Amino acid sequence: MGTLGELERSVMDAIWVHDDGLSAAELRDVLAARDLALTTVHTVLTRLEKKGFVTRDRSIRPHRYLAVSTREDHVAELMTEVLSQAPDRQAVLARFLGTVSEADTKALRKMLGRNHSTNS
Amino acid sequence: MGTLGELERSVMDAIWVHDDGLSAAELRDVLAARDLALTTVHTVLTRLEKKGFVTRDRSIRPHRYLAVSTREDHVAELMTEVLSQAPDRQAVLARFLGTVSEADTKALRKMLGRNHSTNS
DNA sequence: ATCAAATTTCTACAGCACGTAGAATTCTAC
DNA sequence: GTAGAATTCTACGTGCTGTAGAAATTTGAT
Repeated sequence: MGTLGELERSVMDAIWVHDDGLSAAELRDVLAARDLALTTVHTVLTRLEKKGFVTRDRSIRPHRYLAVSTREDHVAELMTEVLSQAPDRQAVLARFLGTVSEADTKALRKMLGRNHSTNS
Repeated sequence: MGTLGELERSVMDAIWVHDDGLSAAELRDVLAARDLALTTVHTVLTRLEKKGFVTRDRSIRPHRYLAVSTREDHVAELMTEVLSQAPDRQAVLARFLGTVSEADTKALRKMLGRNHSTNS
């Protein structure tokens, strides 16, 4: 999966919190702190589109940009991808659980529930 | 955390499976498929050292390079880092569990055991 | 139909990380 | 002390990213 640069990530962050999409100009305003030229925002958006992170609605005049997947899905996918980098997945998961907060493990227990699974 | 390039990752992979460390020349042999110059291996090793991925034993003559942390710890750390990219950690964890294999969830259940935790 | 303003696309460039390695220097065993 | 081995220094091409001006296109108003 293509990785994101600093500005690209900022743009995605903005897009992710606006489920209804944003125009380039709106994006520039959201990122006002960086004081970017509008064309810069356009370039980044075009690249994000090419990378498959956003789609653009070309049917309306300031085009609107929408995230292809939610941030949660994206991050979850990244986690899976990272996990696959090691041959011993379970060893990694064990270490991972060790570094995660109590709240997280608690949530995981709940999610994994005592349901399904054909074990014992 | 510094990320790894393609060659850097290959080198780390080789170092990770050799707990006793490797010399630059041994590394070059392990990576024979790429037919690299010895100095290239040296450069990469120096960069990996600077990035904190390997230490080198300078007390012996072909220096030996050792991984600073295990691959499992490294990958687990990456997972934690990735997870932190989203504000709603639990939503990410839920999605993550959804994409993971049955074997993985099974292992996770076992690891999370029905012990500790002050809930219900 | 025409034109100006808004919008989008094209082209460009500098900086940095990485793959790659030759040249120069430093060790060490004789 | 010298040759051969090993390490360090320096360098360069390439691709990605941040950045944006210039050019082209579209559209609303007249």
